[in-house]
Amino acid sequence: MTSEKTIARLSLYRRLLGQLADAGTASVYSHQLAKSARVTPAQVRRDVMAIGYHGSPSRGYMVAELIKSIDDFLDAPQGQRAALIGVGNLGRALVAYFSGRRPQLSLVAVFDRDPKLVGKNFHGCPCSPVEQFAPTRNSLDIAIAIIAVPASEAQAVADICVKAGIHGILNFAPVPLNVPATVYVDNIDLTVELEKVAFFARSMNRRKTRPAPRRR
Amino acid sequence: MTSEKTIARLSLYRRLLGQLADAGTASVYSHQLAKSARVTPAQVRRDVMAIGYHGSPSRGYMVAELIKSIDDFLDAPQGQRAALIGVGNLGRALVAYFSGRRPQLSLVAVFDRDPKLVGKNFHGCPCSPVEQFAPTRNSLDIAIAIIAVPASEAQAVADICVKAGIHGILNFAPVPLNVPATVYVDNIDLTVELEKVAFFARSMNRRKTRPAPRRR
DNA sequence: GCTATGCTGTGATTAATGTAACGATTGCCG
DNA sequence: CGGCAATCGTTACATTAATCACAGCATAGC
Repeated sequence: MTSEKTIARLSLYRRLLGQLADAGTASVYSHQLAKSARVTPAQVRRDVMAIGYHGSPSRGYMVAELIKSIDDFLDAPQGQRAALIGVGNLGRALVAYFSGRRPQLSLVAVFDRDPKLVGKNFHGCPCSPVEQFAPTRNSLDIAIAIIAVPASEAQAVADICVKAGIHGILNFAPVPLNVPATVYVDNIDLTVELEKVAFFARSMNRRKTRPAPRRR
Repeated sequence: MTSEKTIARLSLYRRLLGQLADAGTASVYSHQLAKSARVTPAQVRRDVMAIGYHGSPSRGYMVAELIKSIDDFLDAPQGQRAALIGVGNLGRALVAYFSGRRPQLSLVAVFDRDPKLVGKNFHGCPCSPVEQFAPTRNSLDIAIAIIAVPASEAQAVADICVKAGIHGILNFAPVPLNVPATVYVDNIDLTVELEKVAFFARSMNRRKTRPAPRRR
């Protein structure tokens, strides 16, 4: 019912609100939050409405309360654990990036098929062989898989994840994955993104107008 | 005029077509290409229409010709060069990822403010201090900047890029950048993406239906 | 040559997404 | 204590994107 884009914006709002909270700000107006998130105030109000939080016309939104509401909406009560598969250059960078961000969403294990990597520890995550995915998933209650293997192996890895009962995949392999409709896949295709920028950079040079307000 | 999503799909089609060409396939039907790209056949036909290529009802699209058409549409005739700023964990992985992919879109320089990294070479890209960005941009004709610095420095780096005449930015820093309308920014916010997957993985577990057909 | 088949190209339609507009509400200031 | 200014909540509208559906063609088979 709540769209993908709304969820993405809520996640962004939460982080921005966290910064405000750190700075000691108690409340924000929709237009202030909109400005830092680079969206319209109406969009912010609509998104806030979607999670059932209510502000006051005079104070706007109470920062701490709104954060709490977004937490309640986005986070699983008992937290969620993720595993990363493919500890190459990109995989290692992602482990470093994701490690220790939020207790509610933590990276707890990594997998690779290279025996030289198995047994090593990456930011607190032990590396196991890919064959160990299913049992490890069960014992650690892993809900999310991050795929960072080469394109040629991505589908096979996705199949393993699906078979092990994973319902959410963040896929960095440049291949559209074939999974059942019960599994959510978010593809991040870095090559596509770069080529997109290249194209629009060109069109910006020609006519000096933006094709569409960029966001994310 | 041509939308962001269309460009992203064209980039994907091109790669898929390249694989077909390597396999010796001479022609494809829209439904075949649609299947590997995980979109509808009508979508493929529309996208192909957008670049002005025409297939034949009996043979479908000639693979080599269609690739050529997409190249003509997406690529700059004289090629485009990119630079990456911020050679941390993620930055290094990205350099490795983007290096030597396509001659038409090559990474030629990297920048960092850490003196220990300056002077080093990353996959053929010399590392310069960030202050050198503008002159290097001019001498190497850099059109695209990839920002992989910490959030706290991202805006300052973006300002440098804009001032140096960059019109396309691929931003990995988790901050919405403030740039003039003549600059195209594509934000890849990894935290947001992971939280999105976490949320939908949860909703998949509850009701066994997908909220929307996933693509990219 | 003629018909049947299956595909492309594209206008029409539907769905998704974002924006604008405006009544309702709250506190402030005189 | 009452109007004023500013903001929220929500419905209505606009815009964009994706799908449908079918006319028009090209080929293959007879």
